[in-house]
Amino acid sequence: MPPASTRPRATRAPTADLADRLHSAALHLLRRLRREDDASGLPAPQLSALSVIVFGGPITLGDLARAEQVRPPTISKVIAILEAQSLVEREVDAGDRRVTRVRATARGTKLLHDGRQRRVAALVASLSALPARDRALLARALPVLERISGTSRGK
Amino acid sequence: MPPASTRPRATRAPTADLADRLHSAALHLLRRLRREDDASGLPAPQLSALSVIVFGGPITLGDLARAEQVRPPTISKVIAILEAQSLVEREVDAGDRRVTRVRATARGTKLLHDGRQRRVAALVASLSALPARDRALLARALPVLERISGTSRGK
DNA sequence: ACTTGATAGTTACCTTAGCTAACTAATAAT
DNA sequence: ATTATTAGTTAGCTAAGGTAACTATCAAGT
Repeated sequence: MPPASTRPRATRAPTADLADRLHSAALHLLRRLRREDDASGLPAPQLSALSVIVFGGPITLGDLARAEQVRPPTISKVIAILEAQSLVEREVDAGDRRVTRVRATARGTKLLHDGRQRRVAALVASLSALPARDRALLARALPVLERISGTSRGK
Repeated sequence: MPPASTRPRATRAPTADLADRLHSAALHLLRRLRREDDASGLPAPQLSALSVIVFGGPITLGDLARAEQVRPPTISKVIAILEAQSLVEREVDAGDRRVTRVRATARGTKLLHDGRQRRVAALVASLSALPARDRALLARALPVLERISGTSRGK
């Protein structure tokens, strides 16, 4: 009894097949790497928000809510918790005092960076087990992957 | 002050660089595709559990908890909600009556499949915008990606 | 100078998601 | 039989999500 994902791929449009498998691979990859996050001591939503703050510089709460695909009250609470742990700090805009920006503290930056390193280290281990030729192939395909994933590196 | 992800890549080990960027690309890709899930009407944790059930066949609650990287009581509640919506159903093991297996109903399967199609459709749109040569490159690298992501297709 | 309206966040309140600890029920071991 | 182990659930907590309603600030109009 074959699982759904093993059904005739050849009968589908090649691009649909590529999309489906790429999606699946990304899901499985992150699911595996996520295990490393336990060591951070932070729940996933806090870690995710902190990540956007660290890499996205000072950011308004509204923009952060949009980035996290979450409603404003949700972000308010997450930020309150991060702030209470001195991982981020708020800063009221001088020109428009309605807007609040949030930035990572040194502690927050370090915590996130360490966690990211753990994830990356786990991935490095997997990559190291590959034949060099496969790594080279991945490296060549990476820029394409970055383009479709919207990994804005130049903005 | 450059963002962390823009720091000198060339000075790092190539594999570490590859891992970091691959991780980042996967994160951004899924973050984008996740927006399509709103249409399903189910929260992310329920959708994720349902996905494992649909593709992983009848599965015990314990195995499901492990797959979702969550504690047993959490799964109990998620399943209770899915069951109340007739998206999954339980089945007590005949030989060992302690174990409960859960399988997707037709409704659950359809709901998940439709949602997955929305995600894949969004990805197809991105892929279609690429030059054919880039798609071909991705397709060639895909098996490698599937290997490191642990996308078990043969088990 | 006041309304009026729009915008950024927060508060209140509810449900769901996650945890640990303690429990029930069934099986396995001695 | 008794004891220990295993699968799930229940109880009770905190965090994460939502909507609705609120405060505070700013932007226009008159």
